[in-house]
Amino acid sequence: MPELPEVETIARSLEMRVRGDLIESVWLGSKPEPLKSPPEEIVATLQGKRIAGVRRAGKHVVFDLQPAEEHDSRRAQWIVHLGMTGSLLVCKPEAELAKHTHAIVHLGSGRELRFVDPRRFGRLSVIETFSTPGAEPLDIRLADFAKLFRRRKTPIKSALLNQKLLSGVGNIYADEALFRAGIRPRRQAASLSGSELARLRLAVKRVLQQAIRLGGSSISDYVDADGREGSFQLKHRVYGREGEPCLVCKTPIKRVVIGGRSSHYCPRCQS
DNA sequence: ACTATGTCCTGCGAGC
DNA sequence: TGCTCGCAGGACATAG
Repeated sequence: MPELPEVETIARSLEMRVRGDLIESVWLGSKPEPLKSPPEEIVATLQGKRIAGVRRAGKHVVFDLQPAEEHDSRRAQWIVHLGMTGSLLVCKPEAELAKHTHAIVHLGSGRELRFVDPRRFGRLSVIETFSTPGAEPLDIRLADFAKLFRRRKTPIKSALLNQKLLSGVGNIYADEALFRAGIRPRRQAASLSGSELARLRLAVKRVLQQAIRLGGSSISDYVDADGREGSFQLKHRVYGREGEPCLVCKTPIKRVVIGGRSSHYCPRCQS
């Protein structure tokens, strides 16, 4: 479900709610798909640790863990990727257990942190120090941004979704950024001019920043860890608007499939 | 090394 | 009402 702005929103609300809390015990469900690290390793790494902080890296939620006692155990990170339908909820123990709950972290404060994911595309793992393969789209400089797409024959839409190039851009924000930059999603990445690359970088950055300010896009059922919905879906100019008039020129928005992902654009405004 | 395609899952709404 | 179909915010393995 979530792209960079949604993950940022979730990480911020988790930071507010569980930073400093102690992980007393961990329950993991029986489905193997959600676990990227061995279950024993996840349990052993989390149990007894204090949550020193929660932040976002690409589309991942990163929990910084520190030993609660000084002796033997080391710092570590708990990494949660939410896939398409994953969510992290902070709730009271008596709260009804949602279907497809795959992990429950029992906190020292008496509350629970639950990982729920119907489609099981999400992943839990533990690692010493996490890093994303791709660059952060909010920080990248123009020269580095341009370098990502050099000699790439793939459509620019697919390149934007490639997490090894940029970490965090997903299907909604790729379409929205390309519209705002006036670039067709099917254009070969390597064919973009210097000014198009500059426009695209700014469009990606601005659309992500605006979406973060609005708490992300709530389509169907997305909510943050406090159960709040985002409102950026009201600002979508092309995503999910197939056949509706372009907000700039009234031309009907087109939907095509690129790299197996539905892609929305205005045939008049995007060249 | 890069690129296109299929696959992993469940749930929802549209159309009949 | 109930069925089938297509589609969904992601990422990986695989084959060329």
